Amino acid sequence: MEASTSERAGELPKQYNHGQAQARWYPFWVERGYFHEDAPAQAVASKAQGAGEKRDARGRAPYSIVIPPPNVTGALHLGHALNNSLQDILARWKRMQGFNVLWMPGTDHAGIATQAVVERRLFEEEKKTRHDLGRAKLVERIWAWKNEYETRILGQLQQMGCSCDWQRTRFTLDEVCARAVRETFFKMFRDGLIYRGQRLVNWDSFLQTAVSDDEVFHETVAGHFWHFRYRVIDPKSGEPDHVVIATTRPETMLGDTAVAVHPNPAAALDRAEAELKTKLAASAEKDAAAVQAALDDIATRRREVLPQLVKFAAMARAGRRLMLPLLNREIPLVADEWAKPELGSGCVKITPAHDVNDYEVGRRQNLPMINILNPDGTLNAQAGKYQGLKIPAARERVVADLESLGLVEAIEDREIELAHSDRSKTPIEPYLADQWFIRMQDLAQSAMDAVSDGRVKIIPSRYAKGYLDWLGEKRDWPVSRQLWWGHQIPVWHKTGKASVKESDELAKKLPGWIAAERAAIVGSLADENCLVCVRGEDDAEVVAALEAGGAFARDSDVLDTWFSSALWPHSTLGWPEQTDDLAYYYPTSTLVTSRDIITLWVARMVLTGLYNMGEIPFRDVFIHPKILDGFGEGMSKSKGNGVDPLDVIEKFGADALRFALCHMTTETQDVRMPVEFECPHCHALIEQTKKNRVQPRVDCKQCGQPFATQWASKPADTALPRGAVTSERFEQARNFCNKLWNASRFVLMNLDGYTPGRVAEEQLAIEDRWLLSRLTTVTREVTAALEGYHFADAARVLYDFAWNEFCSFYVEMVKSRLADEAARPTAQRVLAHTLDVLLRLLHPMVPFVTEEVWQLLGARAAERGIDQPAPAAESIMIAPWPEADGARHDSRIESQFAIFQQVLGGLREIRSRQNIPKAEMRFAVDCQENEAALLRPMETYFATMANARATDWGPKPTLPAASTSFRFTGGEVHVDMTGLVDVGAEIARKEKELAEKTKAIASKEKQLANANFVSRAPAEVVEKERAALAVLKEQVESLQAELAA
RNA sequence: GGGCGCUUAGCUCAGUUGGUUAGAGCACCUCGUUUACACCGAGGGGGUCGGGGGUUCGAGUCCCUCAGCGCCCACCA
Repeated sequence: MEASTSERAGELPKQYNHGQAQARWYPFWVERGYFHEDAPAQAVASKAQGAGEKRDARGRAPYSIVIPPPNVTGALHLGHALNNSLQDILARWKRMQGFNVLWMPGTDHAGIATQAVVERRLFEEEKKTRHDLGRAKLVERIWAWKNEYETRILGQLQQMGCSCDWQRTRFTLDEVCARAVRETFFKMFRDGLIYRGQRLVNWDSFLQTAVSDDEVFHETVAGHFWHFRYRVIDPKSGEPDHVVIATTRPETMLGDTAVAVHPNPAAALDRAEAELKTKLAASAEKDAAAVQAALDDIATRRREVLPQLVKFAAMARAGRRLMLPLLNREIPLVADEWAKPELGSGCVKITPAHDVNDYEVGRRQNLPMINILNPDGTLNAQAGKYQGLKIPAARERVVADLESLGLVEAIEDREIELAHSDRSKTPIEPYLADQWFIRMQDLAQSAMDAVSDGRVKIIPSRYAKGYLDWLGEKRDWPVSRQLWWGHQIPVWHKTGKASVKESDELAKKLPGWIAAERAAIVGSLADENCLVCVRGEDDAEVVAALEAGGAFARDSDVLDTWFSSALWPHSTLGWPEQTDDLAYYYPTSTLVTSRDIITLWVARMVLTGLYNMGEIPFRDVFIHPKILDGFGEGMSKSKGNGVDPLDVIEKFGADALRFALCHMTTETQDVRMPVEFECPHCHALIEQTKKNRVQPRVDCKQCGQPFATQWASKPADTALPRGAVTSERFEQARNFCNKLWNASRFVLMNLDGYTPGRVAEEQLAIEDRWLLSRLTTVTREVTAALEGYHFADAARVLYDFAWNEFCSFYVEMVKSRLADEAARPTAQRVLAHTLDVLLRLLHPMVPFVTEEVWQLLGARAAERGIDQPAPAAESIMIAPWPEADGARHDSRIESQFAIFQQVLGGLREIRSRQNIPKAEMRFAVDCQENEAALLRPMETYFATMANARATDWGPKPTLPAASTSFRFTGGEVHVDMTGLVDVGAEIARKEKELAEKTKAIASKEKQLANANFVSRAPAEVVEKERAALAVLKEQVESLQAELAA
């Protein structure tokens, strides 16, 4: 005999098994191809197109998202989990809404970061540098690394339930992206937007590459401020015989090519003083002292330093020269406004090749630029006898030598903000080098316009300011990196090695290729600095001709990683080919990302999108919060506070991970998440501290046994079981998923004999109408919240509805009706319908549990509509998004129901307060006939939900002999306390209540006595207050009466 | 130095265009295993909304100011 529905449902586990559901449904979705959509052929699309909107053959509009490609540097952390959960929520929601959805997945090669990781490991494990290995071998190793981490990253996304179109997975270094990079570079080169120039760059001497400003962080270190004397050559009488300069980097003096003094030090001092005075007037008390001190300093300088400076300025004009010590090189004293009379000695050494500001001075004053560094951070031949030393050693020697020459005037201790490379964590040296740049003037402007005029909308809008400010500087973008991992720059340099014959050959062919746009040239072949850019990666003919006889050689640099990720929205869709995908899915709909890459990535996508496509890359940019640990610090593996999403999924389930993250995604706040170790032995949670989070092993506070952390490296530690890092903050979501599961179990257990069909209006009980009214409101609110990217609101509305309204009230009430043959069919239909809508609303956030239940509902999925049958779908993923049925909204029913809730709550409170756990309570309700009519049908529910029985209701009811009472909107409930009451407790409680209400009355009376309030506040507000006061007064009266009795 | 954000219950956070007894989850206390769920149910205690000033009939909400925290950008020989 076949088991009934309820019997089968009863066999379902009492706890939702997330592991099983995940293993079951993810492959199901993938096999059914739900994650994949095709763009319509352009011919079809244009035919289906109406009113300028893109439609596919089924009339669906596109909705597309490109994933912010995670770096293949390492595994994903919680920040990625948040980022991708939100994208998946949008993708699933839009899919259900009937869009043709594309979520484009992929990963980023992350040039510097990945090469740095692999190089570091190479050195740690084999004590080899990249030069020991060679370019090809190193790149091979990085590919192996990439393959390992890409697999891991994509696996993590899949575990999270992400509905990416995996068939399209891209990598920023794959052939599709490479073609787009190549084409973009060629176009920019041809259009004169790319140039090569000597610039001062941030040099990472560990990685031996330039890094951009964005890859530099500043750190305060203890340093010194050295004051040196440079001798004046042939001073005239009355002129000082030396100048004093100060520096925090003594070794750079070897590259000095001038000393500068302000051309008009008195005026500069006046200006500085005036500025400080303005500031003093405006500054708060606590800052005033510092400003005053600066002013005093200026006064002192005016007396003690200014006369000297005036002389130096005159000497500079007279062309006086100085002797640079140690190297004994003559350098000029120049007048330049960069020298600030209010700082240091008032004179400043100029090292154009190793300081950003000095570089500018050098250009203004036409000074030689002497580079004293080798790429590896040692000093070169320009440093004379210091050649070959590393910077710290050179610094010591320079100081010692100057000291022995008696040229050190003073040494101060000083804190220095030292620039470090974000990648290698080593100090940055400003360094003069040949680099490639992109001219930003016009490109930046186009990207600014797109946001200013609203074509691209940044949400929340406050982030637009940073974007506009950054682009507004229009600083040229340095795009070359001296790395081996990345897109190699497709430019060939003239070497000067060519034979006449080969040069002639090339000279004959090249103009044709240039005309055919197979190549572009800067300068002419005859020029020494001729550069040729080759368009096609596989244009072997052009390359062979260029390289014949070694006439030209390819630039060895690679492009900044952001160059390829800047193309991501169109490169992944096939550009420069005019694909169907590109025509249909571009511009993409929404970009979901984190605020720290608004400039680096978002801005550059906008400008390359406009440049290549003539069209913005996305309409909305949603900036989500950052995930911080309990100390307010960002999570990272290097800090040891990182949480692996897989650990959370293992313990709480993917749905809980997603729901919790969604629930925490508010507009203004970052997500602060205290994290704990979980003991693998006894599962106790051990709070993570700044101390224990960096230890290789931790002892459990509860069971005392040790476990390993991510830092375990010694065999003794790695042999221990690993303690996962998670957070209690996922418990609420896990519990919610379980609640949903059990509510579903309940429904399934009670669908025996279920018959689909419409429910006639008159069959609906008050609670049915209440629930359906609430459901329609919830549907509307959730949809609106998602439209506005208010993820937390959407989650909260569903949580409250599912738990408090559906479970705590409706399910409890429906139990008795399910036992009643007559009432059962309607109850079943409302139950099934509500569960169905609730599941669909929740699916984008918690896809696994909703699919699991959906499938269990099975065939009954066909017709569980209350008003009309819900369409059957083989998966909830492709079921339609619920639409709010406005006709079901009934505010009158909702307020009526609130009265029932008040009475029930009052009864329960008395039971609890009076400590009467078992006995039946009896009560009478004193109210108007209206309220009585409402409450009478609820009689059963007072019995089942509060074990209370009404003895009478209506106007002037028979009251119990000994009673306690409470008021509700529209009446008063008298509870029979015969033999039950704990008099002392009751009196104490009533007295407290009386005090509170009396206070409230006083405040309201005062307010209503205020003529201004009555005349100026809106009438309905005043009315509301009057009504509230009346209720309070009645309540106080009855309290007083009771207490008197 | 410039910009942005934050400060609400022990902890982590909500709080719509200002509307008057400020909410949730966790933690805590009391009671409870009635057949959806102890990852549960019922109830409770707990907050002068960082300090001060102002606007307003009315301020957690708007303005000014002070203090503290965080982030981003730019920098000092």
